[in-house]
Amino acid sequence: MQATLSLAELAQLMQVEPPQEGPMGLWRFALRGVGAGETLFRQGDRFRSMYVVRTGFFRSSFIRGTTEHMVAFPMTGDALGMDGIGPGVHPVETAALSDAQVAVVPYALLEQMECLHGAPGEILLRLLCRENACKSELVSLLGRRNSASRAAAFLLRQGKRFGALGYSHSDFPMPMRHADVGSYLGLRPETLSRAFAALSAARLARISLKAVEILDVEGLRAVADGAKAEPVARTKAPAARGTARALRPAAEARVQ
Amino acid sequence: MQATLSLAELAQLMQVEPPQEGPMGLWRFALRGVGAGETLFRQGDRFRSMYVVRTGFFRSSFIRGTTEHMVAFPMTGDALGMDGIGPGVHPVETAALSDAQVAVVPYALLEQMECLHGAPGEILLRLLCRENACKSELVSLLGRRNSASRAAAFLLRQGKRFGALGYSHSDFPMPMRHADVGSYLGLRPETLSRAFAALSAARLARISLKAVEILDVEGLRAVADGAKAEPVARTKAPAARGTARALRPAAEARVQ
DNA sequence: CGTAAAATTGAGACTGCTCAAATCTTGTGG
DNA sequence: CCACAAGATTTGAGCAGTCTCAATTTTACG
Repeated sequence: MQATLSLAELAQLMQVEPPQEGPMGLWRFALRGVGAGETLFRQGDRFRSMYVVRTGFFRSSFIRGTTEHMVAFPMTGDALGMDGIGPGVHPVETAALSDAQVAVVPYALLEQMECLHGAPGEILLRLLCRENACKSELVSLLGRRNSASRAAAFLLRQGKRFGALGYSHSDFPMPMRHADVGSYLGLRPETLSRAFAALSAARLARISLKAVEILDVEGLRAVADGAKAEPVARTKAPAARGTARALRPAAEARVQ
Repeated sequence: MQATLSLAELAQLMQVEPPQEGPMGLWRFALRGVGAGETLFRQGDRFRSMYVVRTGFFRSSFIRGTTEHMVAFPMTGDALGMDGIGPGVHPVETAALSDAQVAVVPYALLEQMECLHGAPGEILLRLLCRENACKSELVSLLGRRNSASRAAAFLLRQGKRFGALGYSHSDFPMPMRHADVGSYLGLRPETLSRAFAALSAARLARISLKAVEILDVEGLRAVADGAKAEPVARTKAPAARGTARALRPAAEARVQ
């Protein structure tokens, strides 16, 4: 049972270029187990370490007033807690959705990275860019007009993430509560439930409680881009069938 | 008329720690004028340079399908085009809202920064963190429930930005079209117009076409956090039916 | 097997969107 | 400087989609 990871192993886990040889080739990063439901860090905690998910699923959220807002569902290879680098405290809390394992990257080491040339600093840079891109995607999700679009875009993105890890992009687990997905998408759980039901009815995806099976990527993409999901044409009516989707006009707005 | 900026001047402009002495103390960054309405870079353009706003206002947006989504309103001191670092192309387009001036930071120089120790790389790191924080704020804006909350939060945030530049935090210009602000907040222009009208009616702010005057910061914050704007009723009868709908103490949802 | 939590379903209210018209602003040319 | 045209904003009415609230069903877990 290995209790630490080398920098190279960490880089591999995160799918970034492993750094060339150097004094930090000897660094070892502690592994930490996190039980299902356990909180890794809380909103407002001082930023002491960053983490990289090795196994398991997480949920990251922040609380404003009395309402919780989901902002990410980190999984294998994702960095946790990077938002804390700037402000020095964690602006979000993240908890494990399943038993999980993370590599701990102490802040002190990050500071050393910044002072060293070459790869480690660059790794951090790439991670920040990735984090940025991830947030842009969330903005993109939240910018969508209707619930079905958001739900469809969410499913496609989750599929893409699993695909990037070598798993099926069309058949993957969804360990978070639907209420949390709803919060992530800016939708009430009831609304999300209906949106999922609509996608199922249109035979675009099969959504069970803890897993998703995407049946029609193109159809989902169409819905994500604004088409409306229609509860699949009756078995009889041979009208618009093709990839199993009937679209309604989708009155499109003009640019600007 | 100065046509270039030193690294120290650039750092000052961006309000980051100026780097200590070093070989790049001699670097000069070209200034480029941008006319009102002119586009600095387009969605899909290859990433060649980053920019830092010296004067003027900008709008950054991306287009999905046929609809444009606003993602930022950069102003003095803000970095432009950083999203392109990762993917190598600009995922958004940004255009000037007014005559403006930017400092050009060529990608080649950024690459050199990465290879050098110390300050410049750290500057880039801080900028990325800031960019990240900025996106988180947008997510936070889009996560709000109703139009008045989003509008109020937007006004407060703009005020804060101007305050950080040394201007009034309660009386500042708003050079972008309302339609663009609406797009930024995920609202139709008509809806934003009504939201602004409600805030005005509640005497929380005075919103004219190109400028904003915040009258009641606390009140705005309350609305931003979920309270509903009340059309000033107070003085008279409980039949506060006047200009806008909504009073009600804001039935709050529970966490989770 | 029983209880608690989560998810679904239904009905109705309300917010934001669509469409259309009116008003106001801005920029241009005479 | 004024008139005019194009664009932006506001306002109104009606509609659609999401939210709220409540009841029911399903799932998870001791």
